[in-house]
Formats: sequence, structure tokens, C-alpha cells
Amino acid sequence: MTGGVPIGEASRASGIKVPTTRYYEQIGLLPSPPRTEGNRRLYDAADLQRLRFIRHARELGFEIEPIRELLTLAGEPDHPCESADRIAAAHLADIDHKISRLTALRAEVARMTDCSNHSVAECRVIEVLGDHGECLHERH
Amino acid sequence: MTGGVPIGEASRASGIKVPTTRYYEQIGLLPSPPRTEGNRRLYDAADLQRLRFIRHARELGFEIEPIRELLTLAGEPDHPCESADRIAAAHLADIDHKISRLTALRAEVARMTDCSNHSVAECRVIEVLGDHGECLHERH
DNA sequence: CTTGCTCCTCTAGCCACTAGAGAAAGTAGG
DNA sequence: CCTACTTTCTCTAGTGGCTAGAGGAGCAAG
Repeated sequence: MTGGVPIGEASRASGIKVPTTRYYEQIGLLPSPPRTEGNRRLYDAADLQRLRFIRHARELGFEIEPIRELLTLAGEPDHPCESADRIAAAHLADIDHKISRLTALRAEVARMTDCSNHSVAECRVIEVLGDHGECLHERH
Repeated sequence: MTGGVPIGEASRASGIKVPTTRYYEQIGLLPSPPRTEGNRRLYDAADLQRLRFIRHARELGFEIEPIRELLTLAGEPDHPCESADRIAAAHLADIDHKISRLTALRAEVARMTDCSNHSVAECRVIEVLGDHGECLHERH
């Protein structure tokens, strides 16, 4: 076991950028690692695993606070998995919500494109945006 | 023609909140309206129309800068509609991009839920997040 | 005249970073 | 040992699109 790797190597290994890694430490998502005599951070294998966990969760769209909870849970192997499941389920519901909203928007925006032969005076884009009655969109 | 309505009424008429209306003025999306002797803003019919246009575009997910351009275009009725169409098409592409990304995330997150009978030690949520190999997700 | 509403300006906070300044430490080559 | 280059350090400020709050002034009704 070496004493650990510097932040640049941790960054390369985890896919999380150097400033972001420091930011995660600052907000307490990552423990403060030991330092060299020259004040440089040294990350060990557990830190790298934690960084990969975070990166992966962020890629999947989890926000920081849920990730914080998941990391706590991951450190308690005997704890029932219910909470982790609930967090993931909430995230899934959130994704579904976003997808359905975007799908509705998509239909609305698609409906107003393709008027390239007209002038602005008769442009569907401008017209639809200006006149709420033209639109199928429901208020939030 | 009255001298115009105060900001609260403009807010009610447009669906844009009072502080947001002031914010739009601050960033130059909305012209600074005339004031009363007592320094209150007075919005006329054209301002209200502009506010409704903005609100509608925001509801459809347009960002501020595109809306700024669309507002400029809306003020030039003889201009060809090409630019407006291009802005809307870009937004549509953006929406499509987001939908497909979210759909991929949805599949990935769905795959790891429903392990409520296990402990954290064998939890799919924690496991999948911890081990990149478990995951179908592609690096951006 | 007092109560209560609306309005004013200004500053700071939200999220999750990202960018940049300026300095110190480490590393490779001569 | 000196120099050049890279990496790292801390700190501050900026992003987008608002939102919240402080502290004060105007205004309409009773």
C-alpha cells in the first residue's frame, strides 16, 4: 500500500475534475485526505472508490444530497436497503416527471417550427409565442 | 388609454412574478417603463404583451438569450422568419437531446431499484453505483 | 390618522460547479 | 545547483434564472 495518489491522478482515475474534487471536500461529500509535507492531498483506494461512486451517481442524475445519503448507507452494510431503494425510486419518479414534461414541450415546439417560407409577420414561431390561445400548453 | 398598470397588476396579467419582472428589466429583456411621481413602474399594453411572450417562451423551455433574439425578431415584421425558425429548431434539438439522455438514465436507474428485501451489503442500488462495470451507462 | 397593502432598492442565496489569480512545491534536464 | 515546466495550493468571483429578505416609502380605505 503506497501512501496514496495526488489529486491529479485521483481525478484521472475517477473522472472527476481536480477543482470538483476539492469542491466535494469543501462541502463535506468527501473526507479531507491526509497531506504530504508539502501540503498536497493524498488519496487512498477507499477515496478513489468513493469518488467513482459519486461520479457514477452524478452521471445518473442524482443530486448531491441524495448522494450524501447513499454514501452513508453504503458504509453500513448491515443496514436494510430500504432507504437506498427509496432514494433511487424518488429519483426515478423525478426522471419520469422530467421526461413527460419534456415530451409535452417537444410536441408544442415541434408544432411551431417549419415556417421558413414566411416573413416574421406571419411566422408561426412568433405567433404562437405571442398568443397564448394558439398553444396547447397547460399552465404548470 | 390609461397611463398603464402597476407592476403587481402586470404580474397578475402575465403570470410573471413581480421580482422576476424587475429582474427582466434589470437584464434588459424588458424596457424600463415610465414611472409615476411616486417612482412606481407603469406598464402599458405593449409591455404586457411582451411579458406574456416571455412567459410563454420560458414555459416552453427557451432560455433567456434566445428569447431576447425572438423578441427582437418579433419587432421586425418584414424580416424573413428564418432566424426565428432556426432558434425554435435548435431548441427542439435540445429538447430531443435531453429526452434521449433522460430515457437512457431512466432505464439505468430502473434497473437498480426494487431490492427492498435485501440488506445494504447486497443492495443493487449501492452495488451498481459503486461498480462502474455493473452499468450500461456510456461516458458522455 | 392609522392600518395594511403595494411598491421601491439593495444585498445575498440557491445549485453544482467553473474560471482565474497568484503563489508554492515538485520534477526533469542540463 | 539552476532553470523550465507542471502540478498543486488557496482564495475569490462568476454562471443561469431566479428567489428571499431587509428596511423603507407611497398610497387607499375606514
